[in-house]
Amino acid sequence: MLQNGSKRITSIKEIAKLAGYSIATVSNTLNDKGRIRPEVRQHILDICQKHGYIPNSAGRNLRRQKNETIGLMFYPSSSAIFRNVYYAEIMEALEFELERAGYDLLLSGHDSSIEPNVSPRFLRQGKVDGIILLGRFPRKRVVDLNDYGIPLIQLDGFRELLKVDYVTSDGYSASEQIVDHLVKLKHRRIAFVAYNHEDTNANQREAGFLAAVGKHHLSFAECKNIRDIGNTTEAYEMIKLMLESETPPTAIVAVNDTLAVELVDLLQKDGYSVPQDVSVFGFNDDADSKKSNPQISTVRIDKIKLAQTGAKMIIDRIESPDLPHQKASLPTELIHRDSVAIAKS
Amino acid sequence: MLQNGSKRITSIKEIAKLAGYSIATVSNTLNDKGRIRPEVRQHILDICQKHGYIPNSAGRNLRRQKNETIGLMFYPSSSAIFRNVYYAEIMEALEFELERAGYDLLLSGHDSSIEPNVSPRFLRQGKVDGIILLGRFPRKRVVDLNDYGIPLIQLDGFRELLKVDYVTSDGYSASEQIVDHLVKLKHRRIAFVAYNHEDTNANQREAGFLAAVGKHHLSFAECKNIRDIGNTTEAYEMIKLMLESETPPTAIVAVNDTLAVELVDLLQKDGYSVPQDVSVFGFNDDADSKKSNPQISTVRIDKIKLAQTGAKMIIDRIESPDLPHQKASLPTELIHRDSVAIAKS
DNA sequence: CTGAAAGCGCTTACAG
DNA sequence: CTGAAAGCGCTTACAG
Repeated sequence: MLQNGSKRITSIKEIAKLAGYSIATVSNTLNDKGRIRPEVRQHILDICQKHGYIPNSAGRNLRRQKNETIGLMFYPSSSAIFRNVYYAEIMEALEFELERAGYDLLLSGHDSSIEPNVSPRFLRQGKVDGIILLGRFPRKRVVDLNDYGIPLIQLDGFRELLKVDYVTSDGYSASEQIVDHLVKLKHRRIAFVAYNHEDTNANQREAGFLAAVGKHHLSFAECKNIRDIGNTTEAYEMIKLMLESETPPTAIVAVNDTLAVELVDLLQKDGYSVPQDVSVFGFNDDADSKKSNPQISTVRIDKIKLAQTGAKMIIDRIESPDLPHQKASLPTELIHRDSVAIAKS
Repeated sequence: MLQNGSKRITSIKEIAKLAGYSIATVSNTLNDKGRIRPEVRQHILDICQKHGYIPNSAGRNLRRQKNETIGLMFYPSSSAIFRNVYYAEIMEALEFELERAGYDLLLSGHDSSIEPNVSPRFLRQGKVDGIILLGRFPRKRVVDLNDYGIPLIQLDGFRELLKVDYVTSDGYSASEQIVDHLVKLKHRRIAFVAYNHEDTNANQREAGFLAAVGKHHLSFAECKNIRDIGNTTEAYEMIKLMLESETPPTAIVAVNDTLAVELVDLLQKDGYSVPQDVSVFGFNDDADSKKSNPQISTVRIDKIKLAQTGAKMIIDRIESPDLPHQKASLPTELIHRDSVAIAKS
């Protein structure tokens, strides 16, 4: 804490002069390096304290050739993270892990939907040692950013054929397990719903769904796969059409809990009962899924593990740029709640 | 974009050598400074592009004596921002403004509830030019951080008697207006509910409420002021006691929309109708308040203005550390929705 | 219009 | 256990 009156000292040189030791000794003291006599150490620390000395990070970074900073990108803009409950836990665990490893997290106001071909300034200015791409990203964007040559990973998203580390969850198996479960509950007409975003996680969930439909010899004509909707209202319009058809679905698998919760809400407003009329399964185990009435059956993703793995990956990549690429797909767990019941006969 | 095969060039010196010009000319080209012949400029730019040159920010920062980075703190930890819908819009506008001004936003995994006396590492390491304290902070924390002497502002929070710039919303007047409105609707028994956090915004809202109760000659005995609850369940227990008393409140003013929405939910589960049995007013105009059923009457805060003002304040403070302290309290607007009706007679 | 040179504050390998 | 010195990559005032 800076004492009243004294002017802040901003360089190690002045501290050294005041303390009567060399800048090397001050530096070593501050970084707990080398062998310093305890009383010298304390003397130097006192002086630093007294004059509110904060080391200049640029000097340190320049010399050490690293920033100890990792850039975080989210598509289309980092501010969108704040609108998404799902990422709260991931961000929490991510910050914790990076903090432990000595890294801070840099956000940028860059908006990819406005400037799709411009990279965020913190990249162009070399302020970060590496980048985490959180969530879904268009392929081109991942390619372009990766071409920069800066360490980069995808967290909760992936591009199988690119040379990019990633960690995501195994949505394929999760979808399979959901369908297995629904089939056990006598469901034969199951619909899958996801947004028309370019989203490899959604693709995986869809693929697992389709594979399971095939495996159980369900009718593909009766198990609709809705992937061309831009918002929940559009999704619901499609579902309503299906529900009013000759062969209505008895269960709906939504690509995430937000969609599931909103669909349940719309269904109820329209007079349908969940799960009596139709069962609904979600994904992600968001806070919302538990607040909903009925509580939504969903897929739990170990978000802490996801973040820990991602943190380790980006740090490994920064420290060893030539490491073989790491790809991880974490197992998931079905959470059974009240939005799923035996199929209406 | 780095071309295949060529090794990335990491210093302006090598670029200069390759281009056949001095580092001064390369630097000026990259920063659009001085007068460079257009063909020289293009030549240098081409070389940079070809070799994927990214300037070293530490070199630049060291020379220019600034980081172009602002630290963001949230209490008790920055990851908690992600749990709070209210801050989504503020963060969005804040990032936009800071980006425009050339600053990035640095987050830290620091957790004040675990280490209340330790400042975040980005501060100790001198990585930021200034700090934004977003939302409520304990007085001691503000004092300690401010004593560091680094430029600092409070955004959506304040400490009147400290020498700290701030911008917040005028919750005092908002509460007054709410009570004015409720009184017009014949309410005479109104309760105010807020958490027992150390939160100056909540204090202002409470003070405005109490002042208005006095102004309208309502009974302080019948207009309860609940400030000692730690969570919504506790709040509801108090409210239920009141509702079952001889003089039940006909309206409740909740310190924010999250609390309002949760209270409405609990009231309904207990068989009360909102607003028929009791009216509920919230604060902040969060997304939640509109999704609730009934939609919650609330107080709109111009979050974009809030963020813009905050961004300007911290930048002003960084550029002119000796500026007189700026204090702003933005006007608010009552939003009338369906959770408020004429008092039950 | 272009360049030579100083110097920002730090860490570290090395000498003693 | 301590210090002198080099050098990280950049911007800028100045000279020409």
